[in-house]
Amino acid sequence: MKPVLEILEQRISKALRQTTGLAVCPAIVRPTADGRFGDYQVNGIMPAAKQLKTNPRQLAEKVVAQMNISDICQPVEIAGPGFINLRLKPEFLANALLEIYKDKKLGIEQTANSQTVVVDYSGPNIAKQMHVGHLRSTIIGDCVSRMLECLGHNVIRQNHIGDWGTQFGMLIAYFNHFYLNPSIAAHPGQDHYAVLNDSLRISDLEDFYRKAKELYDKDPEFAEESRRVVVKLHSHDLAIQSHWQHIVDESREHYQPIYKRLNVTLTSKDECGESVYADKLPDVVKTLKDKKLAVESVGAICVFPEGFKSKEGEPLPFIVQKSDGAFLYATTDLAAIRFRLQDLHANRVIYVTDARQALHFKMLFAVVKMAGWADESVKLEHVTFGTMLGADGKPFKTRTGGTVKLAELLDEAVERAKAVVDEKNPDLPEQQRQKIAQAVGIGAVKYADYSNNRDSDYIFSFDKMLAMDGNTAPYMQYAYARIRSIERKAEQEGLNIQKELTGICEILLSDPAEQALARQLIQYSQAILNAAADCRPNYLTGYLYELSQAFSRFYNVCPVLQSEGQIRAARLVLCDVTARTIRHGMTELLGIEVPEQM
RNA sequence: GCGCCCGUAGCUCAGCUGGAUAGAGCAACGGAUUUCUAAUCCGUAGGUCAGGAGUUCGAAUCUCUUCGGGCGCGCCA
Repeated sequence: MKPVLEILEQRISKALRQTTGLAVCPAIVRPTADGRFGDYQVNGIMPAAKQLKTNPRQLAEKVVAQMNISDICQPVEIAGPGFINLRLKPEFLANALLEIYKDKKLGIEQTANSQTVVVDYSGPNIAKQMHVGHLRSTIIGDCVSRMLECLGHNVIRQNHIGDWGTQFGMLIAYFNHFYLNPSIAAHPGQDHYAVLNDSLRISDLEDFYRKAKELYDKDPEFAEESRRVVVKLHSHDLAIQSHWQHIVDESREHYQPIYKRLNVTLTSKDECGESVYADKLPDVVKTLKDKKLAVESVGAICVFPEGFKSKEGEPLPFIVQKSDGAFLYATTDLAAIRFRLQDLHANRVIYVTDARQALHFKMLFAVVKMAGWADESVKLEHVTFGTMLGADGKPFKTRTGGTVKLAELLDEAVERAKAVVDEKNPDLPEQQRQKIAQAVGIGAVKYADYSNNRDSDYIFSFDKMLAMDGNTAPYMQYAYARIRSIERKAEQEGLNIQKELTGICEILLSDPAEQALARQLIQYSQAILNAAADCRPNYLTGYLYELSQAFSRFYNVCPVLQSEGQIRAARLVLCDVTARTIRHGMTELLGIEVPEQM
């Protein structure tokens, strides 16, 4: 089902072109900011009139005479300097609502040109626990993936895990030095790797990591040993590699449950980390050299894309091989993007990482274009986001200044939600309260992130995100629970909603609150399109909030079960479509559960 | 020094290729409950959209500039 906005845009644009003879003059139809101006307004008359040096109101009249929207809108009104105000016909609104009611996909239109879209997100570091810094990439990327998929694109998720850096040299060297070697010395002949691997947990790893880093920084001998281990790992030394594999597996055991808690769709199948590209790096550099793009500079191999300057105003290098011969993240990113373009045949590649890496990606994309790996039609995008801040406006840290572990953050959110559920709904069984707390707590954290414009930094506050008022997960969940409650009550009273609505072919929307709710409901498809186009989940949360508000207003003035006949049928349809829309938006697109009761 | 992002109500934030009198929530004040979950709804008050200049029928939005905050800029990722 085509969004109304799109139909209006097309038809009015056509009339505008016919009237003016201009090849390009969009109607620019937008929802009105103010209800007094109707449901939609046409903004495109004035720019067109400007171009033709004619009076906008007169042009508007001609366009109105030319356009054919009488099946959708009431007689239009020309207002202000040259706006055309559009009001949907009640019959049209009712029919559109009915159509959505009958559509399993709630009127969401499948895209006509489906693309293969690679979305690179989350990318946790192996051997470290996930912390709050990983939250935004993980959930924003997940929402973007879900939205694009929902619109009919072929989404390939890529979890570019950090599993190949120098940190493994340190980690394994440290481990050998302090654990393995003493163990061998004390008990020769045992399978020490197996014993140690079994006892190695992520929390240990992290501790080792910190200590190893310290040692690495102050002990040149240990640093040298670490580098030797990295070389061994990279040359596929079996013992070292099995150790590495264990660390990777152990880390996965840590972050997969977090994905599950967060209701993030990433699975181990989506993992395609640094190590996967390790063997391709020499060829990447060679290819760039062969194309005369990569050249030596101060001992390193660099590409100099146009338009990038260093502090000194000189051309800024994109270093693909260090002077010691080692490859670095730029090389890996090149190998990865080449794979995505040439082997995965991506039409669009989206990187969801924080804004600090903007320059890196600009240069990366520039090099890709120089190398000719992507044709003009391919879109390479860096979807950036700001930092999570604490109440003091500084980067979010624990009281002692450490990084906040994601698992602990989620624990606290659930704990706080549980306290509220216990207070508000003590009669529900403990197990159910626990489940609700889970949905509310985790949902609140995710929703708070989604509802902010991703460009800006935002202040993390449990109190704000768990509030029942305002643009929060609990508000949305509450609206949903109320609808389900109506349906439960109906069933208790022996009313079979399914039966009541079977074969319904006409809806009567008489109350303004009903109409307002219906108007909101038929715009769902458009809201997803807008959010997906710019990779901005906050457009979607904004829509869902307006929807829930429209529902709450309706709920307050339009009793459902006390009403009768056609009115009750219409209200039941409104409830049904609202519930399904909220559930779809929250569950399918944002990955936030909506409890049946709360 | 150069580049990117940000600056909107007391606080936290929206504002969709430029559109009409800039919107929410919190906090403050006043109302609504014999009714399907009041975790709700309605109303009042609150603004030099950081400052200035420009583009134009029209600017929070585009351009330039100043100020303030954050981040980045050759072998880390």
